[in-house]
Amino acid sequence: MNGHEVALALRTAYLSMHRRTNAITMSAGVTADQFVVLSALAHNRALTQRALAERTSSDPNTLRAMLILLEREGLIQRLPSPTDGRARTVALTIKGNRTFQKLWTQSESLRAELVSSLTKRESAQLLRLLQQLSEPAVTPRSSASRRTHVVAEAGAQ
Amino acid sequence: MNGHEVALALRTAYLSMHRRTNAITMSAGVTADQFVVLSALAHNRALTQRALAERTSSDPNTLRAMLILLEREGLIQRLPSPTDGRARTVALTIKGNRTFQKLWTQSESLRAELVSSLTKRESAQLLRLLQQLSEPAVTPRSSASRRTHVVAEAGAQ
DNA sequence: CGTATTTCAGCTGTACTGAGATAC
DNA sequence: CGTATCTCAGTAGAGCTGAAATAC
Repeated sequence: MNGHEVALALRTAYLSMHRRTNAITMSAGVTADQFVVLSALAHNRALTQRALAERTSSDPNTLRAMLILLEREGLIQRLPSPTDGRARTVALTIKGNRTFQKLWTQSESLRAELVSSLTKRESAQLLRLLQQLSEPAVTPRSSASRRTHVVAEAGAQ
Repeated sequence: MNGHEVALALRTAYLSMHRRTNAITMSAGVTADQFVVLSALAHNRALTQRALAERTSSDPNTLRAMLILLEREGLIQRLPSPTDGRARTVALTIKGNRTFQKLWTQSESLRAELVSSLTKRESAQLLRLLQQLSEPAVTPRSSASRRTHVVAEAGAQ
């Protein structure tokens, strides 16, 4: 009944946040989307491109284009996976880590402001509702096929 | 404290919804973002480009590019505003209205599914929290300057 | 064998910046 | 006058599709 309103509010909130993030991160020549990649790498010392794509809700091909740009800027590096000959692990460089830390600090007020109008209970609930909303998570060329697995497994039970 | 988690969840939820919407609307050659424009026009028989940009959380220049595409497809038309010589009012064509109605029907299950994991109270609260989150709303070349107005007015009180 | 990961080429729509014309 | 609305040209990154090479 109010699905449309929720959808529009979700859009407005996301775009607003995205623009405000961009305004901060672009001071270091990094887009908001690239910042998401950097933050995922800062919390996981080394991820394959596919794993990184899933954690950032990105398409693998899109992510690859982003990684090429980040690599060109010397913020990340890609090394062959020691365990999987097909895969490449992605990690922050020293410079990438420095840039991320700087932007993380600069964006602290934004994150604080983001939930400033909400109580702790409200922001916790918002988080929960958003996570419920995005199930099943849709990530091209990853979740689609994986979901059929899950469905198959679930059906097999 | 959990601002980052909320930000990521917001991103994931939005991108997931956006992809699922696209999967439906592209059957009519319309992108998810264009569908947002069509739906805004369906609920407001005639809007200026600026008003439309604000209601869709779009940048005026971005919207113009979208309107050119929609006009080329014969889904919308732009007419000079009767009251403002600078402005142009945007409205759906018959074809645009038909396309919107068709896609609106086709996306009904998506909207239902979007809030299906939530109770009515939860979806209502999610809506409220999202709206709180996006204040102040950020829309390039509109809210920014207008906000200084609001601030100035508020400060003048 | 089939599947998974990455690469590559190519494409489109989105989202801007900056400038200018015109009307309020 | 200053401001607002729109147009236009140009740019960049994001988000794909489809196909291929390679490794599991």
